[in-house]
Amino acid sequence: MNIPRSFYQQPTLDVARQLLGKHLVRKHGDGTTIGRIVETEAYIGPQDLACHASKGRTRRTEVMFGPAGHAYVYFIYGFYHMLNLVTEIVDYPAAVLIRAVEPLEGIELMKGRRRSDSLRDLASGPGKFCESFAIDRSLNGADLCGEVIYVLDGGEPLPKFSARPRIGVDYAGAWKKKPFRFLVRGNEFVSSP
DNA sequence: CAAGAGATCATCT
DNA sequence: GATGATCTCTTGA
Repeated sequence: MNIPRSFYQQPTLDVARQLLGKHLVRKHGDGTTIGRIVETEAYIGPQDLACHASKGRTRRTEVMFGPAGHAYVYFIYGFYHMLNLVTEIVDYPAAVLIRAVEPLEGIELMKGRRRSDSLRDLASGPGKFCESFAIDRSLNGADLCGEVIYVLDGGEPLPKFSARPRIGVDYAGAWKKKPFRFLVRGNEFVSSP
């Protein structure tokens, strides 16, 4: 049920695609929240200029250089957290950003945290998703093969999806056009079509 | 609706 | 001292 570490050790683009449709579980003292992953982005390694680790190994990117199947969480723009799932082998820095989920369980909890009643506004973007799921830097480095945050494989078929350029990476030169953003086709909970 | 500005802070030079 | 894997609100048509 809980996805094994070997899943995350695969090539990052494969992981990003195969995560679509799977369920992400976050357990917290206030309760459990679960969402169906509908949008991801791949940051595929040191040569990828959109990947934080392309600028070298630093305190912030350290987790991406570690073993697959751990959470890389960082704080951005003074407001928002982003959740990534570390992929590939040790010393190869790559990860998948979770950009949007479809709320499944713990919806009242999400509404309270987001201070919003709109189902579609709860997790349709990486910052919103982290707020709904109470994800912050205390989860940086957390093991995804643990009890606190993990992905379930319920054996669902891979949904039909589209590939698009990644969002917010204008600085990445030739890499900004690469279609490394994946989203479930026709799903209303993605961040943008 | 589309476009723009502003909010605000950890991280790295 | 600059900047960013964002979001929300405001403006104007």
